[in-house]
Amino acid sequence: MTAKILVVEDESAVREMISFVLKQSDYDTLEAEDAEEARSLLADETPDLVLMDWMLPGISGVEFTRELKHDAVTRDIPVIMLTARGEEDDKVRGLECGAEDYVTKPFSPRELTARIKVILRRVAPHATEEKVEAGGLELDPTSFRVSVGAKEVDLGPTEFRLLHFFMTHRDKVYSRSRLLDRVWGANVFIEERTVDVHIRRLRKALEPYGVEGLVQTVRGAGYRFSERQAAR
Amino acid sequence: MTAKILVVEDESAVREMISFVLKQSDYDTLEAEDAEEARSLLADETPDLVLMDWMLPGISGVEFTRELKHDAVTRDIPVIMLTARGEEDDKVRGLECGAEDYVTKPFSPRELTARIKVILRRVAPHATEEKVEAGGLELDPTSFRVSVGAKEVDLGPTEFRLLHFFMTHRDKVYSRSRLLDRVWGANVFIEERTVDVHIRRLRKALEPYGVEGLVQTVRGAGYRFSERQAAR
DNA sequence: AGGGCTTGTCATCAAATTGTAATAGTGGGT
DNA sequence: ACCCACTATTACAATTTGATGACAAGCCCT
Repeated sequence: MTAKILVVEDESAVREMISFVLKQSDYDTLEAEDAEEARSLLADETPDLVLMDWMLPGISGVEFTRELKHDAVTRDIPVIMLTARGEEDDKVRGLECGAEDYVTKPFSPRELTARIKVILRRVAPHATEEKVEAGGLELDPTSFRVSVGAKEVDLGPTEFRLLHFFMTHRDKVYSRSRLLDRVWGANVFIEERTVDVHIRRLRKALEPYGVEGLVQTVRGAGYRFSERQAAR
Repeated sequence: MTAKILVVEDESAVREMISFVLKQSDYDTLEAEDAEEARSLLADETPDLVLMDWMLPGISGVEFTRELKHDAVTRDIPVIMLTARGEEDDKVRGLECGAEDYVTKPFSPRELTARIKVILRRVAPHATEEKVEAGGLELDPTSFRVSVGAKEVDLGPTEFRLLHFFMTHRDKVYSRSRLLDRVWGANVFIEERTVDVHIRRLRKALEPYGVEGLVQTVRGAGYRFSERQAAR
């Protein structure tokens, strides 16, 4: 279970865009197009954070935030305000109403997730994620453990993330550059060849457990995780 | 083969957002903040599609698109214009300058990728991620696998690309020079005879699987991929 | 500060791939 | 049957690409 984020934004295109970014960054999302819809969602669900558009039809984002901050049930949910550029003077008012941060539209995915991360780390202790199983391997993101049957596999952090990514994206070839993006994080300045080394480390770590051939090389293209043995 | 998309947009936040969405949707991206940067990228790379902001500093997106459409090298690269809302009247002008489509900002990831998919399928079917099937062969660009029934075929990178191209462009004869352009990439200086060799390698690789006669020679014209047996 | 890990980078080795040239083979027209 | 243009096939050397082991810098914990 990852952190759940409620997106309150009236423009559907923008809402979907935000939701998309959050989902790719492993957050669960809830969407509402106005305060009313948001209220009804909040009746059954408790998000870990709210992204609130400044301008909303009916009750404005500011007022709604104030409302949330008055209710004992929702008071502790952090709110990030989304403001359009030019409304920046209003940021003071935004924070006054109780929001923990604000982000100016348009924003880059990096910016958005960075803010969210900071706030979540401060407020919500990290949530759990689903176990994955493939090719005799079992990986538990919560406890950072990988096992083959009863035996536990010893992996470094990077190898763990790499394996996790592979196990959740099977049968598909990823180029080194894409792996760097997805496993190391976008905009990192790392040699592509470094990926080879971590692949090697991962393979080496798995070797003693008789689960070989899962991490496959596709010459000229990249690497692939698959239970099917590769031709060759 | 994943398609490569060039994003020309001056606002970095928007550019990153678009690029992020595209990458998550398994496209490769190139980014340029103005026409000049785009030009220099186009000097050594050939994207499969261009996303062009309407407003650009210096040369506008419209003018730049027109420029691309005048150059024989870039003429065939499809362009999608990004227009801000309210500039919609301009869409006619946008299409007039040679763009194949336009998308209004703000847009949802779904909308953007849908448009791209439609255009790519039309213009560059081999740049899509879709599985292809023909003549008993099955090729999956995603996992880089080719199989006949349950048996997997082992192909080198070039043979894979060649086969992929053929399977997505059936029943049509391509001259060696055209194949070089489409499969090896424009502006490569390679002997035409080299194509023969790769055709040979491809045929040889397929031979053991009883799927012969798919890659056909058309004397004096080039090669063709077809399920129908050649006359002879 | 020191020890144990982890991580990114390199240098080197092995293997696969690729372009070219040389040679053999084909088909079709005369 | 013969020739010519065009294609097939083979061999090969250069180049690319991936695997691997070693290493030093950075971290964290004590």
